[in-house]
Parts: sequence; structure tokens; C-alpha cells
Amino acid sequence: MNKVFKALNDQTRREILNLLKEKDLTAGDIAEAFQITKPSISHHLDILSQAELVTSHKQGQFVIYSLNTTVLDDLMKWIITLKD
Amino acid sequence: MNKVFKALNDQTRREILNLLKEKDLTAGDIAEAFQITKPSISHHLDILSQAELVTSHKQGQFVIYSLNTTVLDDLMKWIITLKD
DNA sequence: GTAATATTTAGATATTTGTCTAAATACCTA
DNA sequence: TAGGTATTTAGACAAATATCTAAATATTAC
Repeated sequence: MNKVFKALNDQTRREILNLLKEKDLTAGDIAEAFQITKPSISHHLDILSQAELVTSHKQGQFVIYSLNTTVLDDLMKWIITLKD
Repeated sequence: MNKVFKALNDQTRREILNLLKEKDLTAGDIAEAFQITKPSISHHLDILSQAELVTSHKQGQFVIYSLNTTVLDDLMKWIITLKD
């Protein structure tokens, strides 16, 4: 859970998740949605991957990222436990 | 929401919330549950307060902290929105 | 008022983090 | 194989963060 909270503690990363909610996107597509450089986005995607909030697979020269809701379910359980 | 994610991005603060789930506690009670100093715990409590994850009121020389689940509800909504 | 207890504030420091530029890697096309 | 596009890796740097010690504030008890 540590990595999940860390990953969510950044506005850009939360927006990336929101983009991926709509549909899968390549790293390049995601980068174009922000004002920061591609290496920075790549780094954010890495942190999201480590937290398993996103998955990715290579398709030719492109890397396609997808939202992984499994971890979001775990997060929900964590919150519910806190509430009793 | 920014402050909420920030506040949750720390193991000690998440454990503080878990303690407060059981019952309200004074700052001193909370500090005793951890190996870090009282000023550090005080700082963590400040961050949790800023995120409105806890509320506090003074009772004599003691400051009593309580869990505030309202923000947790907002967090749940955020997650659900992400999942559709 | 003085002393004791509870908590916070102030200031310092080492670590982590988000960002950048430059370079490297991977894949495709001709 | 050479050149172009997509993405990541490496290294640097400023800002944010968690922690500490020392001091300040607030309350209670005598």
C-alpha cells in the first residue's frame, strides 16, 4: 500500500489515471496531455507501474498503458477498514 | 484532495488514523505509540489536521484528537469516479 | 507566583522527490 | 544497414519532507 499512496500523492499522476480511465494510451499520448517533458512523464508512469496502478505492454515501438483497478479495490478496502 | 493524498503518504500518519479509529486520543497518547519524538508526532498531527482527516479540541492541558471520516467519504468517491 | 506537565513552534539537517537535458535503447521502414 | 520515431535511463539540481534538539506556550497544582 505504501507505493500506492506514494503514487497517488502527485497531481500529474492522478490526472494520468483519469486519462487512462477513458481508454488505453501510449506513453507519447499521455506525455502530450501535459506540459512537462517526456522523460518526466516516463518517470511518473514508472511510479504508477510500481504501485500497480497501471499496467503496460509493448506494441511495436509503442508502449501502451492501461489503468489497473485491482489496486483501487484494495485502496477502497483500506478506507472501509478505517471507517469500521 | 491534494492535502489528503499528501497526508496519507506516510506510514506513521496512516497508523495514527488507525489508532484514532478505536477511540479519541491525546497528542501524548499518540506519541507514546511511536518511537519518534513528540514534536515529530505533533507535526504529523498538524498535517492530518490540514487534510481534515482528524479534528482536535483542547481539554484542559490536553489536546484530544479524533478521526474525521468525512474526508474518507470524499476519497471513496474519488476512487469510484476513477473506476467509473 | 513557581513548578510541573502537555503540546507546539522554530530552526537545522539528511533524504526524497519532481523536473530537466543529454544520451541510450528499441523498433520500424526503406 | 541507415535513418527516423518512441520510450527509457542517467545524472544533475532545486524544492519538499521527516526527523531531531532546544525553546516557547498553555494549563494545572501547590
